[in-house]
Amino acid sequence: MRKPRRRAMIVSAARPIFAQKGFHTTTIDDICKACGISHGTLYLHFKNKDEIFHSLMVDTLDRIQELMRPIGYDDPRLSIVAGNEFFEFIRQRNLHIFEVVNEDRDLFRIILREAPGLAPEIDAILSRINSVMLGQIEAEIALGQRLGMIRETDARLVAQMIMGTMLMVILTHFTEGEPPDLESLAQQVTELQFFGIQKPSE
Amino acid sequence: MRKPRRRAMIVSAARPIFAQKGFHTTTIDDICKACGISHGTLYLHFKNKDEIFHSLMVDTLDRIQELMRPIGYDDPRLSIVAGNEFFEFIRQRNLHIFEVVNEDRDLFRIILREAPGLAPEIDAILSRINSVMLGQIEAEIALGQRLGMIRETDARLVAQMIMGTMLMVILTHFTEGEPPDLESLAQQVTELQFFGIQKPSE
Amino acid sequence: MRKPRRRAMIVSAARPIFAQKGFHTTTIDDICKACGISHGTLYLHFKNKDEIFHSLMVDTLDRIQELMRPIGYDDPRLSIVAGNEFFEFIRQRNLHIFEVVNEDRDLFRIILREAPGLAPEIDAILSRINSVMLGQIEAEIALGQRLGMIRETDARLVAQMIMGTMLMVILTHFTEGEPPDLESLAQQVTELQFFGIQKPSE
Amino acid sequence: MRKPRRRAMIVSAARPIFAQKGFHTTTIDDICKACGISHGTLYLHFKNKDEIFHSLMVDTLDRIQELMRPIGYDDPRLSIVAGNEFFEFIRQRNLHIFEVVNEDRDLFRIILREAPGLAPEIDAILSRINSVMLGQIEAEIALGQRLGMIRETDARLVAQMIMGTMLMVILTHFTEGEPPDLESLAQQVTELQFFGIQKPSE
DNA sequence: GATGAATGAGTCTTCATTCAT
DNA sequence: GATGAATGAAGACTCATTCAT
Repeated sequence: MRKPRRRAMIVSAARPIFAQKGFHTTTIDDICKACGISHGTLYLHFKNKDEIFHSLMVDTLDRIQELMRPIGYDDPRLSIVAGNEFFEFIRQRNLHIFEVVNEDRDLFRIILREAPGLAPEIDAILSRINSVMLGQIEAEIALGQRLGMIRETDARLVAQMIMGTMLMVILTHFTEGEPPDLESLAQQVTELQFFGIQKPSE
Repeated sequence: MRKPRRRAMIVSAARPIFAQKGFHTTTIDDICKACGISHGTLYLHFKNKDEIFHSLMVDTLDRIQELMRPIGYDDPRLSIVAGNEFFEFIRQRNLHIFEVVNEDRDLFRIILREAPGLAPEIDAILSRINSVMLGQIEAEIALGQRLGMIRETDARLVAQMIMGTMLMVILTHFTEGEPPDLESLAQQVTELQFFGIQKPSE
Repeated sequence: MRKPRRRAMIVSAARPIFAQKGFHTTTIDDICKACGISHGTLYLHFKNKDEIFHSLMVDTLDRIQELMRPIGYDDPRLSIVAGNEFFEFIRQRNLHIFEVVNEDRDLFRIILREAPGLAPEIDAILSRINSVMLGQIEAEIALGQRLGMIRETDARLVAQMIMGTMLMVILTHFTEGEPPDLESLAQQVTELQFFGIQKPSE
Repeated sequence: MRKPRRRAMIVSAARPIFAQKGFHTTTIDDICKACGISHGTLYLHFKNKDEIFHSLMVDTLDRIQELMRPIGYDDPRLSIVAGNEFFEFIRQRNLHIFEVVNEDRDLFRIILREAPGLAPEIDAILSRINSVMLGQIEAEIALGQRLGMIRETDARLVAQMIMGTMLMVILTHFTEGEPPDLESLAQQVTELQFFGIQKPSE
């Protein structure tokens, strides 16, 4: 089999195992068995165990970057925003995140559960993932502020809080048990992000 | 040295090591060296490595339970709430959480970073921590709803989101880098929890 | 080296060590050094120390089953028996046992010296060895009784006594010191089994 | 507590533990707990673990020597023997052995199951036990030969066989399960020792 | 006499990694 | 490219023995 395909195949096989058992508990043998290859073959494609995990993390970063792709000025979504429908824009974004996470459950389980402190390179990726997500949320917050839709507070802090909100909901709803109706979940989450917990004055 | 003191001493020594290196990477020898005791002595007080970690988790649960102690009917805080100052009540609570977490950084790093999947007993504690925190937040939300201060949505979901908010802020501000001014942090976080990101209509 | 050969090689190397030092005193390292392999290699072939010993015991059971193989109706030995020469038959059997034990001294030393109580699986094999040996002796006694050669007493008890006789002779003659002339030993033992210690009335 | 009494008490407590678990599996802690004393106290009375076991073996040797006490010329039993009742004499001896063994089951379990190869001193005791038993049986055989009651064969070999017979019966009847009627057991065993398995010619 | 906390050498076992075939 | 047997360093855990109190 061609080198790149083998590599990709091994990473795919490793993903759910790392997700379920964690980095340290997963053995090279686990991965080899899942791939149906021998130890020797695995080391033909990866320098060591860390590199497999690193490769997984790079893939993850790619997916998240895709997921969080910033809005260009020619993006049709922007007109929606300009059209005073910032709420709808955020709702769509949230729904999209929920959908993607729902498809890649194990991938996110890895990030959420076990990642920091393994190796400097992996830590670097994790902090890039973090900053990619936070950065994009922050940019959107800033956009909202420019559009006069979002209150004028520390955009970074707001971004952190929103991301925390998302992660927690993801963690409890997606990684354990069955996911609920994504549409209504996105609706509720967005409402709370937008209007807070306070009862609207009638 | 007396048995209970030794036990406590070992757990204290183990805490920052587990926090920094994680469960699997921490060796018994690391802990022994930190305590200045031999392997044999450690095993005089703990059945195995898991039990040390478990002990740490139990301590953590205790602290969190203390931190999240529900409000009794004779609690002075209740009068504040009744006095229509629910915002202030939540702000105080948030500030309190920030203060406690600030003191026990490494402890919370452990929970947030590495814990699930180690052993059934540890998982049990983690889920108890989770439910203690979520449960209390949920109860306070429900109280706010009865008092007419909080909007009528799924209290569980709101609790998850608030907890996510808190965790994310804690994770980024306390476990890495220097903590900011707690007072103003609590203020900002509470405002966003309360009023959302939306710009208030003037 | 191929897997099955390695396994066999390890068991062969372990046999005399277990026989001489006993199960608990024998270390994995002893066996590895005797084989000229590393610890890792040993554990490639055996789950743990118990399994090596267990394997040894299974071999032993096989040999003993072979040694004690029952007489089929077409067995030439049977005609000897029918030809009223039961004494000769037993003598041959005893001689055969002595010869086999003489070849596998260390193997029998293990069974006689140390085995019960190590692990349930090993106990199971030991009791199978016991019942295989006792059962076959008992069957031969019963045959002798049907042929009118053997007195009518509890066949089980007689079998136990005969086996005890054999074991004691084996234990003292073969496992320690040099074996004597097997032919004459078999003759004397059989005489005593047959006629007892009583002086024959002339 | 006085030194000698403490020592005796510890040995008594250790006996059934060694009998059941074997030498290596029995820990100092097991013995301490059974005695209700601390480790330090135990080492006040014994140099090490071997010495406890050694002490046990010495006790055992004493009991066996008592059991096997030779018949002096003024012994009333001798007249019975002289009075042509050698069979009855052996039967009584066998019965006596069965009775004693029945009382000290665990002690004999130790000798039979695990003892050789522990330490030179313990091996020495074991071989003394062996020779005491064998020697006395041999002496009685020789006596029987002088009295014209016993066939003229190698007395040592006969003694070994008789001892093997006894050990096997003891091993299967006493150390496992419930003992049968001692009287009838002694009768059967003696008959077989005396007359062999051969059917008496009518 | 008695205690029991402390020791540390010694064992079993695991697993990432290599290399001759 | 592929194999899988072999490695060996490293880690968890045990337990006979000592000694300050």
